[in-house]
Amino acid sequence: MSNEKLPSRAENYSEWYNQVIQRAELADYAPVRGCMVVRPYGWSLWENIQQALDSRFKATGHVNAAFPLFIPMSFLEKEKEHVEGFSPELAVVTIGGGEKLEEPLVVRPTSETIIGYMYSKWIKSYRDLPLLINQWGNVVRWEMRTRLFLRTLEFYWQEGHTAHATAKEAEEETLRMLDIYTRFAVEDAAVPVIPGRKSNSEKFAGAVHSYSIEAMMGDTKALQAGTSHLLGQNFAKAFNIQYLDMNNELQYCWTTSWGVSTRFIGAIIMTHGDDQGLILPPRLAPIQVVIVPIYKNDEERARVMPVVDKIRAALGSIRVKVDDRSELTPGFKFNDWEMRGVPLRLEIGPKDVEKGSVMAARRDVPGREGKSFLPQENIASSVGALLDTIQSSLYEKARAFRDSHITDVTNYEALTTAVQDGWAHAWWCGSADCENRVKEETKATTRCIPMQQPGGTGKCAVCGRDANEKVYFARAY
RNA sequence: CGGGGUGUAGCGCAGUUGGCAGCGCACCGCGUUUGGGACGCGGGGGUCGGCGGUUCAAGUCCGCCCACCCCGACCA
Repeated sequence: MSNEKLPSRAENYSEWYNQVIQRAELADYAPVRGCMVVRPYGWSLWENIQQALDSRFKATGHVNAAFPLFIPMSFLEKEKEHVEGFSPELAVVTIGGGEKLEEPLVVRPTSETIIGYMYSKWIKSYRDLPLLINQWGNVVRWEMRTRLFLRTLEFYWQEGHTAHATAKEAEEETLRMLDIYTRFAVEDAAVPVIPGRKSNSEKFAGAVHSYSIEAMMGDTKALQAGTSHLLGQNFAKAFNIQYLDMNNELQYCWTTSWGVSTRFIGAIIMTHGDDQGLILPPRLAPIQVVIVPIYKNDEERARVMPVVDKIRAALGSIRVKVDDRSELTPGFKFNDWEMRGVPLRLEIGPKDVEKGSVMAARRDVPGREGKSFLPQENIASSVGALLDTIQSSLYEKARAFRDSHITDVTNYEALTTAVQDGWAHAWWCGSADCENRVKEETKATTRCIPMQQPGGTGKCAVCGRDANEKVYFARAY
């Protein structure tokens, strides 16, 4: 751990991001270019994300399973758009056990194909549907430029794959999962997101429609934080996923897939972090409360520590860490835990022992303003309430920031100005030409066509033709 | 893959005309400290990215290679 201050976000946002991750010990660079090591603190955060999502999946009838890492090359080639989309970024194994392989094996970039193959074996009848399986795992995509969490060659995620009897059910599933992602982002991560549909040029290779949740980072760039795809019958036809309906007629299934990855950790970092470091939402924070004991000598220590132990015990199921490292000063510890984003710090010293109090310092409110004395009585409920307050004020702060950086625009000039430091919300005619013009001239792309539409019609902010949907344009990660 | 840059201790760097490989932080030990990033003293740690060449002598000069970072074309 370095003693030096972080670069400020205003000064160099990407350097701030890289350093926060390393100093907070979320992740480190691996010896292979573009790969990362997720360190215990980062993995613990990921485990909490997994648990929050997994419980929502289970509550909607999904079950977990595990499919292989290796996929025969020929599988990828069965769906035309899919292979075209992914072939530039595949890692391929050509040698196994010292022998050249008969058929190269692809390290999965995503598992639609191999799961489709298995589904064709498992699904015979309408009675087998819907089939609702999720997998937690890792995938590999050989990216050109990489960033910790945001884009690495290998990343961890969950991918849900479902098969349905009708288009309507598949559509409902796609939107149900989009809604689950939205609620996870808002309720668990305190990350405000806009759910919407992707434009044709931004959709998943092989999908009929892709949906995403889009979040605004602290530098106003957009981050796709989760996706849900309606695959139609594309993969069902490529892999013969068929069932007999009630009339004994053979039908193709309708399938979906949806995923959230370790990229979401990047979203949390860049949504909540400040110039002191990370700020983690209480619901997901590996450590919700850190207790720093304060004492000058052994005599004071002997009086303070029993109270520290008592408070820790009283906090019950709240995730608490007592920082009893004797070689460091309290001041150092304050900065250290602020860097790591622990939402609430309790200081307990001789004065608190006398007064029956503890000093509480909110991570989201810097300095004296965020400090208050709490009585030792009923500490669990007052700390619990404070954590809830922090959770909701993090969300409100992020939402206010985002909303103040979204501009409704009606013409091209206003659009190009808006995307310099925020998002543009505009009518769009739906043509790829308009998207391309904006991308070439401003680097901004369409992020999503939000589910929430104003209704009515308007004029495309790029070309002026009739438009019946509004879209967000933004520079994106 | 194109353009630019950097490789010397865990991290950040210095290293003159080619002449004993150093500094700060971190780390280890002892002591004093401790309510917002403590201090003193004493220590440990190196294939100078790799290979080859020039030379009495190479971190330093020459050649080739490799890795990483930044900027562009692709992306959860």
